[in-house]
Amino acid sequence: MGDGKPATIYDVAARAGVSKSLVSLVLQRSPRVSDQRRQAVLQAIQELDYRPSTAAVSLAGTRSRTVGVVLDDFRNPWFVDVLTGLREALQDQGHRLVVADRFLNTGLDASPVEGFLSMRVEGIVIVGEPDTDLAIPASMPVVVAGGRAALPRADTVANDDRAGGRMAAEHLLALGHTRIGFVGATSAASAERLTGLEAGLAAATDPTAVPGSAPTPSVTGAPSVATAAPAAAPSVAGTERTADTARVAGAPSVVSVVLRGEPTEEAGARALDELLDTHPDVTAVFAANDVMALGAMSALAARGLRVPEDVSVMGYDDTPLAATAYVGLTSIDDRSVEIGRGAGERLLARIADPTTEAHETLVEPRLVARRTTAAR
Amino acid sequence: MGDGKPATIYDVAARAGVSKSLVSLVLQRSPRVSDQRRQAVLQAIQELDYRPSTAAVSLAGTRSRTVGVVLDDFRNPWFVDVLTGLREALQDQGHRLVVADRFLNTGLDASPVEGFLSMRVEGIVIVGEPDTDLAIPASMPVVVAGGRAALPRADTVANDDRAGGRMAAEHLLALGHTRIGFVGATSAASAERLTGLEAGLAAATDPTAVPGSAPTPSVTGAPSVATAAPAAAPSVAGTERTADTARVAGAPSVVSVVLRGEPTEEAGARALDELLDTHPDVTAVFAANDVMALGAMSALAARGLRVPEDVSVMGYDDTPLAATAYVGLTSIDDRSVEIGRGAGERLLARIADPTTEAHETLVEPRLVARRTTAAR
DNA sequence: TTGTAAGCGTTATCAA
DNA sequence: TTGATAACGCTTACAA
Repeated sequence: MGDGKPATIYDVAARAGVSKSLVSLVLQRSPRVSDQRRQAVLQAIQELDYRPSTAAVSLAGTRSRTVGVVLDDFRNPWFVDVLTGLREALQDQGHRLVVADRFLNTGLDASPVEGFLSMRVEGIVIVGEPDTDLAIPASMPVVVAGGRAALPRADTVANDDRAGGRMAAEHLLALGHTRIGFVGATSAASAERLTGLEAGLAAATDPTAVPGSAPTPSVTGAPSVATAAPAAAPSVAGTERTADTARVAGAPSVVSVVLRGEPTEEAGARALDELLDTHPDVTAVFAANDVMALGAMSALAARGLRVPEDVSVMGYDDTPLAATAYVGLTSIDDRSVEIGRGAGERLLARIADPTTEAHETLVEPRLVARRTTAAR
Repeated sequence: MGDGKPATIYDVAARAGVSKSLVSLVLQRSPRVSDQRRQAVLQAIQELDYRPSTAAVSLAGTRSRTVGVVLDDFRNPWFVDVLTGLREALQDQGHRLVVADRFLNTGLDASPVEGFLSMRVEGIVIVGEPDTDLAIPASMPVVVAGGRAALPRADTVANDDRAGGRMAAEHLLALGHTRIGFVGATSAASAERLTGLEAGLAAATDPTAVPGSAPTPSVTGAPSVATAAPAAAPSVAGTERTADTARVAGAPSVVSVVLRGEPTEEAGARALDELLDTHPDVTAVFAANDVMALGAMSALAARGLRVPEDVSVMGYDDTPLAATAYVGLTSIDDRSVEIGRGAGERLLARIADPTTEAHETLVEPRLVARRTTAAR
């Protein structure tokens, strides 16, 4: 097919011997077009390799049929799955997805959101923790997928971190572990996961203490502080540790080391060292995420401790890293595809009726047992 | 800021007390505007939270100032770096980047390229191996970044896999290894890397055999078959092995196991087993990529062999996986940022002058030594 | 330096 | 069931 300037609707109309309006109707699959004309138009389209200009369509039309997806970082392993879910919910409804990370078009736009507003998207999905200064107009439908810090008038669909923490507790208890370490950082997710872990242990000790494993209905943004049995005297001075739950003799107990800062591999290693320095009898470690778990495993190896023979380790997020046979990390799958699908459906609802109240949805995670956890 | 319908250029013009053309001039940073008017316009823009509609801009304007980036898979770890390079080259020149993977808008468009054509992008970057049936009009500027299978009239910017293979050879030789195994799959990249490895060893044996380490100027798409000293009789029957270079007693030698299929972790493990079953005296393994290297490491661990004490292992691509402290894999960095930047610059040149001849650029890789390789 | 007016390629509203 | 014709929001000659 040769190719100078792209064909326009005029070219198609001329070739098919009809008016532009008729071509437009065919394009929109209107049933009020005679089969004869339709065929002629379709053929002309084919022959001219015609493609409607999205610019013209969204300028002239009433809707852009486009939604913008803001990723915090393309490096985030789970965004791919969220995207898959979003596609399932949105694409099939005829919406075009446009993806940008925080830096994609800086220089042209102040933020990805700026760019989306210029495109007149019909809605925006924020994947991950939203920047606080995103400046989205009140009238723009927004949903946060996978983040906890809810934006003012936005729906939220996120993993139930607390439930995940409980699952970790149940898994480790079932394997016979009673002295469990937690290794985390200062994020809401980390805090929730720890809370869940503690709740799970408490439930095992005193079945009446915690209702059950139903998803926690309310999720507050405030990081929850570890609450537990009589606190042991802080034994390590000058560290960044912020929480340390002591154990009651005999009962299952959790010792937590929560470092200030990002949940990196290096932080995981440091936290583990601190954990074992103060509590050498820990037999299982639950890390706030897979990357920290990896750090913990490095630190264990450095100490000559084997995983899982000497110490069991588990992470959170079920990243590709964890899934490799080489690492084989037991982890909690946060069901990112589900989160994406849920977010897409919520956005659709909000586009249809922007006045619907903000809604928070928690997606139940799932434990994936691999090689790094074993019976005690 | 309240917000009904987004403000238009008319609103701005009215509020500033000028004509729309004047506003347009200000938007385009024309110097032929009085400071007084400019201020008035700028202020009106501010107050109305005005944002030009990209649809209208690209409809009315002569150029869309947009380039489309086709990713083969969002999961590919190096695309992020390629994107960074592309940004550096394109964004700063005022081009908007639109990213899609192979499936992003299927259902609406037949392929991501379709979507880009509808948007009237000025150029397209294919990251990774291009689908053969992409159907891009001849007049559309295209460059392939990181892929080898050159499209008809497209520039290509890719890693110099052969040079990377040579670097691996030099690294392992320097560490005292002389019996080297290669673990690969059926891809052009894998073949080139093996060829480089062999060339590197040959150069060490007979310095006159290979010119040096300058980037190979010509890259053919055809997978090169291992060529070397007198071939040993294939010792393993019924396997998928396709190449097996024998060694000359005394001289450095390479034994290669190339499995048919994808270069997965599992393939890496299988290939390593086959390698050691037939050649137990290998002391170093070079894998076609990091994922296969990981598989090889798993298989080594299963055999009770330590890395790097018993066997050194290295990969290719320098993925985040390799960079974790836990894995610490020696790898070849393919300099994806450079590749992206180069691709962006080429695309710019081709947009400026579409008649320029197709050009192939090879980017010199870089070795990153970590824990998995050690002196013999 | 500023304004007027004619497109750009569609959709949408009316008539026919 | 079809066809004119007026938007849509902007750029771009061309005039003033």
